[in-house]
Amino acid sequence: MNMSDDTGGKETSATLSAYLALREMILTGALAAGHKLKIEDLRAILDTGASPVREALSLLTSDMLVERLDQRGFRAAPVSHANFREILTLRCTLEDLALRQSIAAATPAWEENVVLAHHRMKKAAVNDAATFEGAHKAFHMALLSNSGSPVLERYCAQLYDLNIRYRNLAAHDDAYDERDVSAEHDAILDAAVGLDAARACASLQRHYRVTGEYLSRSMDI
Amino acid sequence: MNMSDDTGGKETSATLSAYLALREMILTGALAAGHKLKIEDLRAILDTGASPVREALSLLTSDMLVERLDQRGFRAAPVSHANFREILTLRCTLEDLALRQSIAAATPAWEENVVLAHHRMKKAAVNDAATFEGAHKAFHMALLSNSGSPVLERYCAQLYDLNIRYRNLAAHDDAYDERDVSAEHDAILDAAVGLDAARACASLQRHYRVTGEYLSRSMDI
DNA sequence: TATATAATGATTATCGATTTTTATTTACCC
DNA sequence: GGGTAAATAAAAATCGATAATCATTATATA
Repeated sequence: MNMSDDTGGKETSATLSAYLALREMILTGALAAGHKLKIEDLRAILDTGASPVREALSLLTSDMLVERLDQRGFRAAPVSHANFREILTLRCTLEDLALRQSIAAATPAWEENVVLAHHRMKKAAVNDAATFEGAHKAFHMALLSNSGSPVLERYCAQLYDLNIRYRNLAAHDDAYDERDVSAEHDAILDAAVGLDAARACASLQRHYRVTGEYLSRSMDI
Repeated sequence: MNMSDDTGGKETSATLSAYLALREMILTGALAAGHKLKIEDLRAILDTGASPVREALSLLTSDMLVERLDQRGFRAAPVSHANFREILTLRCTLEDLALRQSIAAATPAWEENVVLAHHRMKKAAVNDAATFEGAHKAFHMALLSNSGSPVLERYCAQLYDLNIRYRNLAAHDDAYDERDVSAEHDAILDAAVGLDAARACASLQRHYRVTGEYLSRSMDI
């Protein structure tokens, strides 16, 4: 984790720090897919003990970002086109389900949260590129947050992160994203707060599939 | 783990032993839901070190069987009727999807595996009650094993285990299970190897919902 | 020269002890 | 007596060192 400026930073356990740092490094590709994760190396990089590193790696197993080889340590989960397609397909199915449930159980509080998350995301897009990624995830999760199924939401969040990993693997081409992605988000928001499940889900899926097509082509694996 | 007789038992890491043992204890209820899991206690019970215990608990987090409270240790994941219903619903949806995909991509090898798993389950039901549980899971997983989506299968396996936990929470009443459960399995098998996705999925869902209804009533929480 | 076997080095897994944090009790003041 | 704060006890988290395991290289043998 870049706790470079930890002025005002919350005190937290070494394990959690290591977890967040390693997670970030795998998602961004700083730790390459399939790469062996040697305890000693990570311990040196993160400047912590072996125990927190091991425990962090164990936790990352939950997220399918790290694989554990029984007596042979850990490695960053491999990537493949097949895996990418699988993630995309599953995501479409599960988020569709979660969004339908969220809309079916809609409450004013949920609608307001969605609107808020959308607003923050748009703001971050122009002001603060560094936080856009987080705001984008927050928006998508807000859409699903009323599904009444924590496990389903957990799966969606997991798949979201796995997808992010592939996005970071694709050659970056901001022009493409920025343009119609914003319109797609607007369409999803509009349909969602209008409680039009069919249109919201259609928009969401199109959003994912279009992005997926793009990523699949420009991915360098 | 009860490696009481480890004659011929495979040598394995202390972490894996602890993982399997704790998992079993949580699924069977030997470690009650919501119960605090003190490292020292578990270390004594399993007769191993604190490190393997901690790591095993971290791994069990993946399975949603253990919760991690940041600086406050671990506890067995709580149970509730709401959670049970959620598991049941999700399971129906995800296994339906996986089974359809498995059937759509059916191969002779897959069909044979399903038949085999079914046979072994029936055999275990009369001969060897101790291994029935494992054989039952193997049968259900065999049905889904051709879905082409490892992540989906992983989720199904996870949900299966969570459901088992609730089954163990229900007052045991063999008479009920044994009777028509076997017929239900036969129906699923028949439809699956006949590549009749609609019928197979309908049978599977009915199987789950009927059992779910029963469990929901006889569960003592 | 190819294959099996033994020695070496690297790395993981585990232990035992220490430090840090949280929970509980006790004492104190208003 | 009720509530707050210090002191104590319990537990978790972490460290440093050791033991067990795996990978690699060198050596012997057919």
